[in-house]
Amino acid sequence: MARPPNTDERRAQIVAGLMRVMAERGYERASISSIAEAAGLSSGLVHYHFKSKLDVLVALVDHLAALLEARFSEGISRSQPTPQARLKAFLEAHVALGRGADPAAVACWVAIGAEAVRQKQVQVVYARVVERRLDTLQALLRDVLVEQGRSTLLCRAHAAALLSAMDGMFQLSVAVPDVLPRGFASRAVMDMAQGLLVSTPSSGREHS
Amino acid sequence: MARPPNTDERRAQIVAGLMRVMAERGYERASISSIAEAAGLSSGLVHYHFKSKLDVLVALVDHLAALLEARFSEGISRSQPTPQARLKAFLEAHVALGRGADPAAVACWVAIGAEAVRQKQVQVVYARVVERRLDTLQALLRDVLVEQGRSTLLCRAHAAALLSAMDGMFQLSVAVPDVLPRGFASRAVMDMAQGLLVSTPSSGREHS
Amino acid sequence: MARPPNTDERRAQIVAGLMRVMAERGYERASISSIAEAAGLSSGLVHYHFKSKLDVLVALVDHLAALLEARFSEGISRSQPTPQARLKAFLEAHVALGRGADPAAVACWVAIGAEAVRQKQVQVVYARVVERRLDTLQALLRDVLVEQGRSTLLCRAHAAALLSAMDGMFQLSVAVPDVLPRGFASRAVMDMAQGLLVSTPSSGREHS
Amino acid sequence: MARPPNTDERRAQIVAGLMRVMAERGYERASISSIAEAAGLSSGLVHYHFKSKLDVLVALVDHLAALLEARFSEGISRSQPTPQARLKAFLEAHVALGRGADPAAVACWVAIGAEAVRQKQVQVVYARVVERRLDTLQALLRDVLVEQGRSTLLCRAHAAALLSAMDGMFQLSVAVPDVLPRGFASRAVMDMAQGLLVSTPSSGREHS
DNA sequence: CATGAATGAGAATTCATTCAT
DNA sequence: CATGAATGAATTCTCATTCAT
Repeated sequence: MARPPNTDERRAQIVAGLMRVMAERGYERASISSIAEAAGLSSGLVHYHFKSKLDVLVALVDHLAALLEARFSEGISRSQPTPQARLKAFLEAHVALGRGADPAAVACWVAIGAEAVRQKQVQVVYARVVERRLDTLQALLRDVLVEQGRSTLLCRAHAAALLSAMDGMFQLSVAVPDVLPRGFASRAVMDMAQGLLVSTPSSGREHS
Repeated sequence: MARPPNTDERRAQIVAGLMRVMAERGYERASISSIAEAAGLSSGLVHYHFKSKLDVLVALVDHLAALLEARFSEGISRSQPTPQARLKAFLEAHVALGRGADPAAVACWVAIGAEAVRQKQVQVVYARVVERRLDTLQALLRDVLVEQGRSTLLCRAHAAALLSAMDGMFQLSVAVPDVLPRGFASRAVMDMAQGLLVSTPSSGREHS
Repeated sequence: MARPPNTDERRAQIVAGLMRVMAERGYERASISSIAEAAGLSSGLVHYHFKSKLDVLVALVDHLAALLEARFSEGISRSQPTPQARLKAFLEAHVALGRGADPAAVACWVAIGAEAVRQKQVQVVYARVVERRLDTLQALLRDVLVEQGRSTLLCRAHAAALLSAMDGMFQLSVAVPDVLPRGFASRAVMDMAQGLLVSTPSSGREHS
Repeated sequence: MARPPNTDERRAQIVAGLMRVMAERGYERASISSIAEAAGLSSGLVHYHFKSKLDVLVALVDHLAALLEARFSEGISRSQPTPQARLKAFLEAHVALGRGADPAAVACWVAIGAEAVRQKQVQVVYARVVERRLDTLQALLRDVLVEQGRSTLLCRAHAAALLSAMDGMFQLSVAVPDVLPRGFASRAVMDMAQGLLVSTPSSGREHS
């Protein structure tokens, strides 16, 4: 007789509301009532489902992380199973966010990166996502390096560099889209990855 | 008889105050009174010397732009006059900001990038700086490409990619410093640049 | 289940608060917190129910306009149905505001007139009210003139003159009550109206 | 050797500055620095020559009073010396302010009237001016009434009514110029004056 | 669960006034 | 006399959060 709880749905609505508002105003200027309005809900409800505004942001980070995750794994799984192809698929999937994808999601992701600098709680979840992407990318790079008989010593550094590059592309494409050449990202990322790979010396074992 | 103007000093003080506060709180949370406090001034004085808080931010962007500019040109002029060396010097000078340099300046720069997404006025000055850096980097890349007999068609794209990478490194190093491997940036940037260069086909002229 | 809206009451309370404060301090010096205090509410609530302080003023103008309207129409309907009597009733009702009536309302009306000079939004609503009163007065004058076989060409000018006179009386009675003779207004207005009427030439039709 | 004091000149400049600014912003929004700017002086100088902002306003009232005075007396002296003609000249000179004259002066006068409602000090000087005009007008009316053998009992009331009318015309012409018929004031005032005069019974003495 | 009123603590900004030079 | 920097209080407005209904 009791209504089935719709908490999950409501939370998702609210998170979506924050995403929309935050994409165009940033976190600080995304007021609770504007979030509620964007979600089609009353403002009081936001605090019923979330302890605080920061909590909504954390939930949004989780949500976006899942989105990214889904996107990447999809990209990878669809590709041929050679290490090179998998790496390429991963990078493409990433960079594609800047192209097709949800521009709001990208704008939010950039805003979250900025927020992570100051908000401890955001930093924690953001760091977790970054770490995860780093791990994935590192593993892909390692596979390629191993196949090419190269040292894997630097592959975390390489992963960090590529990730930085891609996030930097997001940031600039959102902040100053008119200044950048159209569609430069995709090819450039691949070339930069190649540069990192070929600069890696062959592993000691290979010599034997 | 009249009191001598000291506006320039005061403005500089206030801008420095914003830089300090903004580095650890971001723009929105840098209240006028916190800026004034950091500058050792009364809050009313901030609005005596600046029309608005946004105006202080714009002044800060200008200030940081000059800092960056100085840094880069210094790096370039000190280096050997081969194109490769000049490019290297430029990239090193950039990345070095993440290392030695003023950490507050880097944190501010990242925050400004985030602010540029929403504040038109900030975007304008930020875009100007980005464009300038892009031009410089493009010119350096072009020299190298020309020397190597390669096409210069993509050199703006390459410049954009490298700039994105470096700004992304700033961003991540500020947001999640513990997740990244130490000192990965310097070498990775060089390798990525190399990757971009070698991927460039030789120019038509070379064939003649 | 939901909390019932009480916006209308609150808005009315706030408008009443502004009226009280404004009557003795004017608009500029009627601070939001003084309005809230006069209304027995918290200051934040004022901005919950009104977008801005100016909005409260506009609401007050509407409120006073309705008050005036009610007063005039009441005065007219109660009177005998001869044109002369109706005109007299209208003028009396107007001038009576300066006597009995709500002195706060008169003081506010004067302040609003002053505010209308600079605030576009106030001017718009104020002009609407003035126009309405002008129309009513003009119609009344016309009836009298027609009955007397006089030209109606100037009756808008006459209406404007009488309205000016009455508003001027309000203004002076509020600003310098001690300088004016007591109760001069009522009779003088009638005499002035008479002067305007008798100065009007007979209409062409009368000649036929 | 000492410079001749230029206090009077400076004070006049500052008062003129207030007049200009106040005409379009009102008193409250006429900041000291805007007044100084309009006067082409530094803001500090205002407080050197005036104790407070209110003091400047009082000086402005005096200034405008003198202007009005000059205008009226000029109008009267130029006219034929019949009482009727003198009265007409006075009224014309007054109403002309709304036409030719300095629109800023009229706007200021209206603003001063509004300010007189709340500021004791302004009220005092404003009342003085009103009283003076009232006296003059009363005397003119009396002359006409005496000549016509009418009672002079009501002539202060008549003066008050005509003054109210004229100030009301100023107020409305400044606040809602578009709503009023063009140039209605001049003739209407004369007609209203006539209405007041003819309504006055003949004096007892005449009967003898 | 849901609504939306209510609070109160800041936030940016303005400004009369003072004062060092 | 004159300048313009400096102060600090006051003002409008925003907003996360709480809570009565």
